[in-house]
Amino acid sequence: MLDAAVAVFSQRGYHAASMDDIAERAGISKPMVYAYLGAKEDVFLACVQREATRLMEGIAGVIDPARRPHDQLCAGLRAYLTCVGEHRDGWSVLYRQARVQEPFAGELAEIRGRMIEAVTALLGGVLNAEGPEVPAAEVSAMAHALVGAGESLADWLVDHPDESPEATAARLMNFIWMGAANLLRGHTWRPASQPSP
Amino acid sequence: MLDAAVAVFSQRGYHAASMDDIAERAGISKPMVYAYLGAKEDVFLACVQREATRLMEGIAGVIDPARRPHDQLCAGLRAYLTCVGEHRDGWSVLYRQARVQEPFAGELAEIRGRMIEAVTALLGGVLNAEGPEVPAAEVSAMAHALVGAGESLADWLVDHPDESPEATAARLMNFIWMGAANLLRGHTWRPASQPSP
Amino acid sequence: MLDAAVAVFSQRGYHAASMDDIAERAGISKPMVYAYLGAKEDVFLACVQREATRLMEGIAGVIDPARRPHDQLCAGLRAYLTCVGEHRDGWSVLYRQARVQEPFAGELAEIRGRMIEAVTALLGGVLNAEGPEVPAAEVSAMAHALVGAGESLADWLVDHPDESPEATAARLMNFIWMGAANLLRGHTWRPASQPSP
Amino acid sequence: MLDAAVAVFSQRGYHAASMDDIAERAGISKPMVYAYLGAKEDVFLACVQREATRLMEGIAGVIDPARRPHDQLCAGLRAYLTCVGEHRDGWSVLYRQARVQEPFAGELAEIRGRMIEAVTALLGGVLNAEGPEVPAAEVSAMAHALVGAGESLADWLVDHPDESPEATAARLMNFIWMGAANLLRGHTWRPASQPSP
DNA sequence: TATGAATGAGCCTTCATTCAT
DNA sequence: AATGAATGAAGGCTCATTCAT
Repeated sequence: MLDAAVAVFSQRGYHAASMDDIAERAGISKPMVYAYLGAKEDVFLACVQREATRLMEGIAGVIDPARRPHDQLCAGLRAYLTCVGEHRDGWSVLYRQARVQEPFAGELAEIRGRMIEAVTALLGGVLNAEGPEVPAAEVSAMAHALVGAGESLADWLVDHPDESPEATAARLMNFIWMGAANLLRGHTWRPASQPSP
Repeated sequence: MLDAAVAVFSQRGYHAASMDDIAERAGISKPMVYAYLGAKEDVFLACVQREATRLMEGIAGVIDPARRPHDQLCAGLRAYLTCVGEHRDGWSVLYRQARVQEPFAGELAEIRGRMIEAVTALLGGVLNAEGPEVPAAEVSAMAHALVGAGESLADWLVDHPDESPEATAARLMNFIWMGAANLLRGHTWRPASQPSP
Repeated sequence: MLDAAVAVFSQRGYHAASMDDIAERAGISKPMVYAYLGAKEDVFLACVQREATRLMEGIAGVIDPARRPHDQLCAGLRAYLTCVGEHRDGWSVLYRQARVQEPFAGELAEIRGRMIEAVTALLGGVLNAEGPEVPAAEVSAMAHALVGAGESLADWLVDHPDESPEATAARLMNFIWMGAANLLRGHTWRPASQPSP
Repeated sequence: MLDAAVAVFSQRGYHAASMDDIAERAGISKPMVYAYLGAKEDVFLACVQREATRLMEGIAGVIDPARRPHDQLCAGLRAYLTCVGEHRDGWSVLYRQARVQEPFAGELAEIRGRMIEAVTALLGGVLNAEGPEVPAAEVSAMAHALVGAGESLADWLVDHPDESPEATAARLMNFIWMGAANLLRGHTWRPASQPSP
């Protein structure tokens, strides 16, 4: 039933989606939707939470705290892009609509905040593993930039079905990590666990 | 009057915003809104176009084609962050709304597309100035990542009023350009025209 | 100015016609319409009355009380069809709209009533000039039929511009008249299957 | 429910009738009207079509193609007047409304056109049964006149409840018919002041 | 005097939500 | 438990009507 709701919200948008549409898509009657999920806001919230959970768990499942932070980051990014690619509708509902649809923006901001926090922690772990301490604000800004870049590439991936999430993740890591300057010099960052594309 | 519309659309969202709200906020009556701006779609479109124009011109004004591509990129990013910071309702919110709200998504996708194209061109100029040719798809993906990072940092800036757009722009350039790896080694990218923060 | 109003009412219909349309068509501004003619109802009423007067005077102008009733009737019918043909818009406003548009139906019913009364009088004059007295109710019904036939032919004329009002009037007189003449002689049409009343 | 709509449209006129009025009159809520009949135009069209069908079937039911044309004509006229008299709101008013109210005028013109065609055919059958051929245009004009006379008498009947539709129909047939009979014999009414065409 | 500018009021239409079955 | 049927409430849009200039 949530699948139907996610699909309808994704195709029509929150307001344009009617409870009739959702019920019809789910193959049940409208009062059942109300009985099981409640009012429209509740339905949307349930969608958001399920998709958020799916995404979070998809990422958490590939994170091995025992590995080096930058490996964790790379694996997480790959999982993120993969998950978004596999659940395009969910991504649409989660990020493209909930973020701008009151009263869900707050909920979404919190979810995104947790994601950024996680990235911040990993990034801090990487940067401070050696060398001089990098200010926390600096690390936080970098995490925001990294998450934004990931979101944008997720969109880009959706329009380029021939690109693999893995390759794209690697490309972003390359870009961010070694720096364009190094790219120019022909250097390439190569993760231990997989070949660069 | 457009200011009122922008404010209401930003706070309530496109659908939740009623023409009454806009008229009341503007201090005029509803028929006047219809007389001056037309139907609701037209009002929203006018808002988006005004903000887009403002942003585009703000950026174009600081781009000097005679300078090196990476200087242009840096200046453009600074202008972008500054402009978005000064008109939070105007751009950041409206922009996200329009991207997911039919029938504006197409218009917005085109605007964003032009932005990404410009970034792609500059990025290509930088990367291919010296060293081996970088594949176009690679450059394009990088441009997408860069634009996404910029958008995300624009949001971040809004929550950190004590940060200057200039410093944030420089930080992003640093991060992207030299690469975190270089940062670790204490290297810092230093633009010719201004100190890094 | 009334011409403009009649034209607009005729083309758009009473409700679909806006005061703006009328003012624009008249080449003046809306407040002037209100100053000279008053509210919308007043404007329409003024149109109706002018057209009614025009039609009535057009008919009255050719009626010579000194002539035989049936000559008067014939001349009146010719004038009626001619006038309607020359002022198609006025006819549209008068008969096709005012009759069904509250609160003008009463006014129109009265005007039409006067017309029918006149026809009834003439018809009575003709029928009772010689032969047995024809009951008043009978005469009144004939007058109604005659007026209805005239209205219908007026519409028909509008769609057949190559027909002359005179020929049409003569045709109707022919059609109607010979029936009445037989009535006078005591002839009665008797259907085979049922008795006449 | 259609009854309520017909009543309201007849009393207030198409534009002045509000969907609220119709719903209230029908004893249901407005959304039900939309659910069952659709938008306002659809409601009106449904009303017109039901009444038109009722009238047409009422007439068709008494027409026996095996009988002589003039018997068919007489029976049809009787049925017409009876039917209209029994459903005053249903036909007379709605009919006149629809004739002048876009976008229904076309539909109505077609219905009326079919009626006139039928009358034309019957009339032609009568007139050409014996004697010289009467020109088609002449017959068509006569049919228009006859239909108009019928419509007018239908109105008259409504205001004279003590008159029976049968008697009125017979009276009109009498009036019209004897004229036609004379036409067949080559008799022509000739006004003193002008030649007949 | 003549008008541009402004508005109050109303109508069509839709949809989230709930009973009665 | 499940649903067809019903509605209250609200929003977009228009237009007759009136001031202030």
